[in-house]
Amino acid sequence: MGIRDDAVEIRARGWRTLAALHGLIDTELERSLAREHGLSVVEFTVLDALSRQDGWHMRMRQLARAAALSSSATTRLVTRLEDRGLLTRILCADDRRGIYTELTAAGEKLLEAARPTHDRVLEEALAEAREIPELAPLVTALYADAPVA
Amino acid sequence: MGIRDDAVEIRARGWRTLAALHGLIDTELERSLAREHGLSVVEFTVLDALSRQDGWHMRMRQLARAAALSSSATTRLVTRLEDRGLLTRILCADDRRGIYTELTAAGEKLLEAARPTHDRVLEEALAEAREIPELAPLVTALYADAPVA
DNA sequence: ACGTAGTAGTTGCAGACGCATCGATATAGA
DNA sequence: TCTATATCGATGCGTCTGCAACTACTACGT
Repeated sequence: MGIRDDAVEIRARGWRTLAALHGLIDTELERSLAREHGLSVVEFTVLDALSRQDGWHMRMRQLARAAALSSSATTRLVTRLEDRGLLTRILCADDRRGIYTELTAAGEKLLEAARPTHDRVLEEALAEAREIPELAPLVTALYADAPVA
Repeated sequence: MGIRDDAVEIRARGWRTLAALHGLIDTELERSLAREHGLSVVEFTVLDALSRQDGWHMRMRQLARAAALSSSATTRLVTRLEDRGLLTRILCADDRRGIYTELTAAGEKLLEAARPTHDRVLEEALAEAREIPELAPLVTALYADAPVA
């Protein structure tokens, strides 16, 4: 025991806090987005990531990174969203292995409809987390990390 | 747009950062724990939560909260670990609906064997995250939240 | 005592995930 | 040029998950 073990314990505690906060937010978002818009959190995340590229497209692998998903899961996720007409696959000419994905008008529309739900639930979840002593400091840190407007 | 929208955007950005960091750590832990000890992250989390109760037991619902899992997933998770002889179910007398779970000797042994892997990978993942500009501040905040020794 | 909620845990079911593998394309070296 | 290696995305397979429905039990109001 000593300084070395303290560091290990601090990391473990931090990770537990992070996981707990993530789980809380993720669960509530999952329920609300599913109920109100038929979207899962990863699906929303992908649509949101695409929209933030603003007119540009993303490759499957970038999408996988953005959503912290395996490439196989990404394939199927994109297929699901494509089947629903929310995005399109575009073969790219310069690298014929690559596949770009792009939001459709319907995709943008659904995303904009879901965003208020997302933002509201996120706010509620963070407020709820702030009431839990173990999570409160991390919530505060989350706000503080943003550039001061 | 204005102050109100800024708050929304700050929250969204914070959540994306949190999710990204969680995904990074979770993925690496998952791979290492599975490969070296045949444990998933939630399984490790449950064993760890039980051990930190130190001789005491936890009810299914507490376990579900600790692991951010649904009660059905918890049932099956406990069944898996019980089948492997890592913990035991104990019917409790005062509330006959309740079921306590308790680590077995084998469970404690596996947990102690897995802990070094867990701690090492966690340290590596955090170090890796620190190299990513978007994640670095949150990593720092994670350490700062701990009580100063 | 009794019926009504409310809570704890389990199970059927359908959906989503990761790993390993594979075909197709790109890149580098002899 | 031709082969070796690496990368990109898709697919088979087994596993895990949440929701909804169910049983068993407790607690409350009359």
